[in-house]
Amino acid sequence: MNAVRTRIAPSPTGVDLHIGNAYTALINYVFAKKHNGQFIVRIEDTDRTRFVEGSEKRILASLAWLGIPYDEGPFHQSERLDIYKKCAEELVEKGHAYYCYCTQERLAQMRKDQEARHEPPMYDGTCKNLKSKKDGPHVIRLNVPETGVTKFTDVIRGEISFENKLIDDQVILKSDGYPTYHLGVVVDDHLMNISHVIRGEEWISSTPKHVLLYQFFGWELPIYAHMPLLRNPDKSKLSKRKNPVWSSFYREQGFLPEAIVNYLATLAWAHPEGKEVFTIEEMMKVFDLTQIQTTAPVFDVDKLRWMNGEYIRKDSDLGKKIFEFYSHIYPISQITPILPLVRERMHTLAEFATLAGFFFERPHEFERPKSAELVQFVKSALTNCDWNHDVMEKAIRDAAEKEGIKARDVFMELRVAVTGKTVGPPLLESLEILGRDETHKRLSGVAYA
RNA sequence: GCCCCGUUCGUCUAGCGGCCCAGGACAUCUGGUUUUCAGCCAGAGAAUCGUCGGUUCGAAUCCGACACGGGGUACCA
Repeated sequence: MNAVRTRIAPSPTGVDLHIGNAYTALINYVFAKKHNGQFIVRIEDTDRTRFVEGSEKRILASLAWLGIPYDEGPFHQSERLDIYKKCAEELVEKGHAYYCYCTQERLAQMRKDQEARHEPPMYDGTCKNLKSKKDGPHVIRLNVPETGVTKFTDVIRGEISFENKLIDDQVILKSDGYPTYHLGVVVDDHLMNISHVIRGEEWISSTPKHVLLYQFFGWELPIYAHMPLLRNPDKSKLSKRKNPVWSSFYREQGFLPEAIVNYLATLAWAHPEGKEVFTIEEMMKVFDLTQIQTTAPVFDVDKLRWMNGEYIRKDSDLGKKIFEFYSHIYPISQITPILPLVRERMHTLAEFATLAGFFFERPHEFERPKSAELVQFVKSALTNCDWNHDVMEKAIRDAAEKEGIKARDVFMELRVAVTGKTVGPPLLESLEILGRDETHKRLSGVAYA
């Protein structure tokens, strides 16, 4: 196999790296690295109307956060306009493209009429046979042959073919001088020596246009692999209206990048040994592009949460991550002793606050009404005992037995009085960390200072 | 409408002609451990392999039709 070079080509039109793009980035990266190749990032910023300031910066930051580094880039299509123009013009000279002066209003009307007549919306060819160039705004359209078939082989789907007569004379260079995706992607993939185009399924329909472009230029076709699209639980294409789609959202929710990457890896692909939890390096060893499933998977946040819990439980640097996640509001020295009590209860970093918040702040409200008698009872049971959880437990159990009270009820009373909640980390171990003074203050109902 | 892609438990998947009256994971439920919740352990339910027809001694696996789902159909990517 020739040198493997893959790429992702995000457009800076959203708030951040779309999770679907993270998915294709992962596959492109892993595939390239498995074959000792390069992974490239190219920013396709050719749509000036949808351009979002700061989007690129966040996309790159998310890639870095996910642990998907690139070897070259980021390249920008907006800086390569002269190249596309030259290429488009070359096609015009060869007769494989033509100038079109139709206004957008006319085209819109044309499509409307076609729709009314139940015809497929396609360019009607008005400018196709214009003899001479005119002044004024124009675009360049691809001159698609009227007969024949254009086909290509997709590594994960096999041969796919389209009838030329159904392929539209796509605009390849816009009137503002920017290329459309179709021209840009073909020119750049060729110039950047991309060997494998691994992208989302939504591109299958436009691939014949790309294939035609390669043929017209006389360039060698890359190998195509169209990944299944990630879907919402209702099976539609993963979208921000129905699901959180930005990488930053998952970061803010306290998901670990390793868990996200691991989870994404299990979509449409399965570890040959049936493993569910594995690192990106392990994946590289056994990854096989041709084993990608063709069915579009549903993005299941529940399974992601489980995966995240797996990573949290074995994370040797969890305290630091919590410290950073909460922007240093909890001192690392106080986080560390709490860790063993909360680690296996957390699915996301964000759950640290709900589980351990009481260590840092006295409860303002209580999940169930307190019993003054029981609080008094447990308070005195703990008054003179060593501040060690085993000793405390024995003291409480002994006292409860003596009074004929159920220890269980006493523990719950104590828990609510000190933490405000009915569920949480192991009680007495927590109190040991909280300290005798603070515990007694809370049992005495000392107001928040 | 037209074109293209797809269809195995609720979800992610294993399976690539006999090992499958379909295996694993998440989720769900039950029991155990237990001061709560998790975690861990044990177990359960959950897929007539979209439907119908064909090929074959034999089909989830190959072929066809249909149904359903998705994507595309822009001077958006």
